[in-house]
Amino acid sequence: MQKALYYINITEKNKRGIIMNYREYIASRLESITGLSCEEIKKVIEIPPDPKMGDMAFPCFILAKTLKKAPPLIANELMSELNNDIKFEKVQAVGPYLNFFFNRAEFEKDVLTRVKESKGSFDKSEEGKGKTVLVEYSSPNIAKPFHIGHLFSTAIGNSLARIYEYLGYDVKRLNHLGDWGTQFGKLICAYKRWGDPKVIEKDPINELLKIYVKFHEEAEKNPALDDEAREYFKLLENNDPETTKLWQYFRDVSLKEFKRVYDMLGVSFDSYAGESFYGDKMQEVVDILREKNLLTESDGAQVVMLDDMNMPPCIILKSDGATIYATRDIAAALYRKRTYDFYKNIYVVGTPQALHFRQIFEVMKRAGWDWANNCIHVGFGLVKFPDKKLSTRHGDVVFLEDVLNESIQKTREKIEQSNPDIGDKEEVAKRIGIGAILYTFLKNNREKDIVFSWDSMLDFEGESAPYVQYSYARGRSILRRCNTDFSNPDFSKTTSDEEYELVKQINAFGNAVSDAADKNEPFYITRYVTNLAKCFNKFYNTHPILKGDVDVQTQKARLAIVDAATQVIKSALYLLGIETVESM
RNA sequence: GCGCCAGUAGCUCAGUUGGAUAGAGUGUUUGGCUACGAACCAAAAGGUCGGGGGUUCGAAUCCCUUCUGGCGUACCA
Repeated sequence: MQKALYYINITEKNKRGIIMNYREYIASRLESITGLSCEEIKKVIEIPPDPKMGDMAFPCFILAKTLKKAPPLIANELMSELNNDIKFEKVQAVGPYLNFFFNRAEFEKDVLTRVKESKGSFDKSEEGKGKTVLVEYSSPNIAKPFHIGHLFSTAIGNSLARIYEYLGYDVKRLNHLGDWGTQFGKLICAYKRWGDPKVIEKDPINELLKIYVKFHEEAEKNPALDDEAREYFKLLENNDPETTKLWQYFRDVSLKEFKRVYDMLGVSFDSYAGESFYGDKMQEVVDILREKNLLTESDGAQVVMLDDMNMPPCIILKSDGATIYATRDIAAALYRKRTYDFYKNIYVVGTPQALHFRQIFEVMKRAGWDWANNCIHVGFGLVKFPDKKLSTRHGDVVFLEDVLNESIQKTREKIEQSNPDIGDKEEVAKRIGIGAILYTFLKNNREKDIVFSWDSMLDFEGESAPYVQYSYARGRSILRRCNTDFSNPDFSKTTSDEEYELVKQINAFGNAVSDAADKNEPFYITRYVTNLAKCFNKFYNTHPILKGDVDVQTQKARLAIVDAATQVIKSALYLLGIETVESM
């Protein structure tokens, strides 16, 4: 029994998940029996929909033609060939499928040993060593509130950054601040007219928002205001000292407020180079595009025509000669390539801007920059209200900070009623409250819209961060109470369905991380860790560890399982930007 | 009009190199705390996978068509 795995050669490359080794092994056995190639077999081997059917299955359809036999018959014949293999508990033919059942104790030993040896970084990889991945995310506008919609980009970007880091990439977090554009002309205009420095000093973002909203109301009645705003922006562009000073002030107070929210979320950046940073880097882009003969004049503007790609033209210079966001984004991409020599350049920006990115990436390709192919737009849906869309211009915003505080407050109340004696309630409430909000933004396909609702946002039951955090806390509680040394357990007594399924789920972590990175989709991890917690809770409810009369060997093995499960839950939550608590 | 995305249980959503009986959570009904932590577990009920056609041994998944919704459609970002 102990030797069952000996002839499986675990190579350095193949270390990730013993499942891979089983696949390899099954393929090599079937290769010699069926004459199919190893690669062909590996491709069709699958995980059965129900664990009761086995751990892996080989569908026999592909052999039907060559052997001229019905698949169920083939499955039966293969079964008799393989049934004495020591590596499997059993091999079973069910209809056209050949189902393999692993040796559970061996499997558990392998997985849990690997978790333990990883010391908190299970399945961490070095595949990205020496490669830089840029993640642009969050990117709020200066002098405007950090609202609930910004959390989408912030949560996804932060998670992706951590995921790529876990895979060994050198990650640079970029906050492309919206700190330039005609909107600042409007703001300065509003400030000159209605701004009271003393009032604004006290609560800058809110007061600036007020006058910004007022500007739009007044401008509807009096269009001359818009012209005035354009004048102010022109002054800003020409480095007029007074206007620039004002702008700098707006930027400073805004960043200060943003950073407060980022601290709450545990989010950080390597660069805050926003739109203003690229002001002097756009002329070169215009020159390059002109030199490569890509610019065409159209309605007075300089554009790159993209009709052959079925896209509207990409405007590089407006008819008044001014640059536009496309120019800025192209300049930024070029700057980033030169500065970071990125392997991937990821933009976490809403799906409504999908066309914009397709356009500028295409323009960059036409400029001869093949690295444009490594620029990726990672889109996400809208945060909506049941009845309307968020609009800063009309002042109907939900501040992210308010949402976070509300959630923390609710957690506080919950702790007070269910577990009032724990230490550091504030920190615990913060981690759980914020985790719950982050989870709701990371639990589904990122392109799906989210309809804002306090009820669902503050629902701490079922699929939620608190559910996962709770599982973790229960596991840690057991480990805290026990005095047993479980360093060298024997898993022959922990082969029940619940125990085995939990270990299988632990083992699947690496796949979840790779999937999340491949698709730039954090929700693969969210789903994974929720399943892991579910498996843990089921195990927890069916198998006593410290209570009752559990024999020492069984207890040690179960403790080892708890230890590994909590460790992997923590790692997975970390990749989502969600923290754990020891008790809650 | 054109482009992109979506339509799966009452609600919110998983489920693509085509495979076994379409799955969770929530809500509803019900059972389990003198506790290794009930923010938990267990059970029941709930489905023409928007409609129609096609491809094949087999389709939620691929193709065509149609309906509905969202977003985007050159000088805002």
